[in-house]
Amino acid sequence: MPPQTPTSPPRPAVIFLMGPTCSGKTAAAIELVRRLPLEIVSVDSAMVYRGMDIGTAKPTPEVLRRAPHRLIDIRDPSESYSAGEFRRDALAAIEAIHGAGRVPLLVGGTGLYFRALERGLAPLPPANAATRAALQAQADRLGWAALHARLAAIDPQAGARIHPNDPQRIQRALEVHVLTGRSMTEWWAAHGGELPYGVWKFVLCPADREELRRRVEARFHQMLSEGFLEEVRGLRDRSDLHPGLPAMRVVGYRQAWAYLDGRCDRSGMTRAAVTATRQLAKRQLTWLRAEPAALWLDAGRADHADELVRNVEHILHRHVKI
RNA sequence: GGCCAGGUAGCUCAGUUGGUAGAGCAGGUGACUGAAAAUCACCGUGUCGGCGGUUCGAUUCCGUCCCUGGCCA
Repeated sequence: MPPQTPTSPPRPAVIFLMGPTCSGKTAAAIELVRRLPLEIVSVDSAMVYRGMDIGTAKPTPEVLRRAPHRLIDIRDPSESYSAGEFRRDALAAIEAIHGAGRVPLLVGGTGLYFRALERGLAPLPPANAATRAALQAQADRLGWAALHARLAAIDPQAGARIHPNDPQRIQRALEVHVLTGRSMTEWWAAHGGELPYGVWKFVLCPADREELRRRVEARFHQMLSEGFLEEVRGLRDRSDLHPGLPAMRVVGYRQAWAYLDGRCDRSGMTRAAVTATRQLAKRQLTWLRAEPAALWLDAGRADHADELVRNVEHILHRHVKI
């Protein structure tokens, strides 16, 4: 049964397949594109990086040939990516897929990206390295508490909303003000638009939390046996990469880097990486529980892929002739 | 077998001049507007190893037993 009633007349369809790490999203997506006229768009802030393959559980080149994924391997690990760039890229990808007569299947676990795509973003300026460096220098000198106080003076609502211990958001809010002369709260009043598509959402997740934890642990060991440490060693050998980069803060990579630095032993690294992945899954679940009108599928059931195919088939019949 | 040091939250430990205890980590819940696999917030009852004794009151003092290290035989 479809998870929601579309508004009429039917708008072009977009399918969201969401789920925490290790829930089997990729396998399910591959099964969907094998059987239906869909095309995959990745919604994953880590798979955008080239050369970060094993640790992000990226589909293999052979799988990608059969089931192409857009928005994978679009950045070098020295670069950053953002929710705003994702929204722009994803909208372009959706348009191209519709243009080719297929339906976009957005697959991933990055909650902010899904939300930015579906609900839009305020027209804020992108990150500015010089401004961030200046703010960081001030924070080093005065402490983030002082910058939070400044923010509260400029924008009392942001000051109340953003915790004094949250440097990342304090910095961003001040950055927006420095760059534009307007506060974050003012910008939010001009909210970006909703998606002009019929969005159908599925959440794939093991119903049993323990099952998810087991999968996380098993998969990290699998990654190690596939050469994950060699992958990280190669990145670490590059002179232009360092642990502060967004790409190198990705779960698993961060812990492996610390291990290669000699800051922990192998079993400590493994424990830390598995723990960080579980914590990631927990945060992803918080986004997913807040997701309205999504149909949840139990990844622990053997027939979840078939159920997904049946549901998506219904949706396609309503939106396009196949 | 003797001596010494320990046994307190799932783990590592702090503490209580005697009035039944709290940090970090783990775990749980939540937030999330261009770093988001990021960054944060909130959540702490546990026979204080067992059994006796002293005491109005023992996790704390005393005795004894058990367990774990280390050293000596």
